[in-house]
Amino acid sequence: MEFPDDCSTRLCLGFGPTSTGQRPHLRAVPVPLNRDDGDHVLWPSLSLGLLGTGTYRSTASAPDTGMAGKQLFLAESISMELHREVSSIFNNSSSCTKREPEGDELEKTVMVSDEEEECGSRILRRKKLRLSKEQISILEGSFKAHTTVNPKQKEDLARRLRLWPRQVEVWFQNRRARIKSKQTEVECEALKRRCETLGEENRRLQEQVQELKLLSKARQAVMMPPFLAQIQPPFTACPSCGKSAKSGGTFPSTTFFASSIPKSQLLPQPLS
DNA sequence: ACTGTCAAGGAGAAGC
DNA sequence: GCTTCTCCTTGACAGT
Repeated sequence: MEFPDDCSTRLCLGFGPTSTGQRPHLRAVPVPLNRDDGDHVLWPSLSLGLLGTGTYRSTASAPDTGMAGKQLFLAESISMELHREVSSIFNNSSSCTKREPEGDELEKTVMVSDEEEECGSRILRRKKLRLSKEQISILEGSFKAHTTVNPKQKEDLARRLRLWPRQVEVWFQNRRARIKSKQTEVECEALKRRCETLGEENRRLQEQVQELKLLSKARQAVMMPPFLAQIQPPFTACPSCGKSAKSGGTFPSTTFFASSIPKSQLLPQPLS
């Protein structure tokens, strides 16, 4: 069984019965082919070799050795664990993305095509991990209790969900980000509604101002004698205060006259 | 083809 | 210096 070259090392981690059938090294522990048969054994061995040299036969294409399914499964499990450990070492210094294969994906993940696994030659294809409903529900449950995870909880969850601790961490980070994003969305909607309300209020007040202006003008017209309204300003500045008249404006200005009108008459009256 | 979703990468900040 | 966080971005994939 060979594992993919995840990190462009061009090296391959292999696990399985040796192709020669010989004891690979002195510390190797034999796996009996049959529970009661101590004479016929396989010599499982872990080795590092060049990619594609086929140090070990894939279990998928291996001839029927008679090895019990249970034993084969055990061997595969151990090998996957080893692969996981070794990969984690490489992944810490690599941008290659790996995921923990789950259940029936084990073989599929191990047997990925050369193109997909060859990150060394820049044919990188990040595998999209889709968490299962069960995994999500467990994560959600944990998130409800605490929106952050401490290292211990992370490890526990990772083990329980058969994920990498890093994946659990990332899920929590993204989950918090989604909550924040949703909150921002809600706040944005609230601000929009407030803006609309204020706009409406502003429009209503503008109308009120226009009405008051018209009312004020009408009152001034009543109080100002018609002959005065026709007088052209003989000067551009007030002789007493020295203030100049605004361009286009008339003098005596309305404020000039207004100053001589009792304040009570100038104040706007409530609209009927 | 386009768009939305979401796991993951990376930079930078904070806390220890 | 390490870990963990936030923020922003990227890329795979599914739905339309």
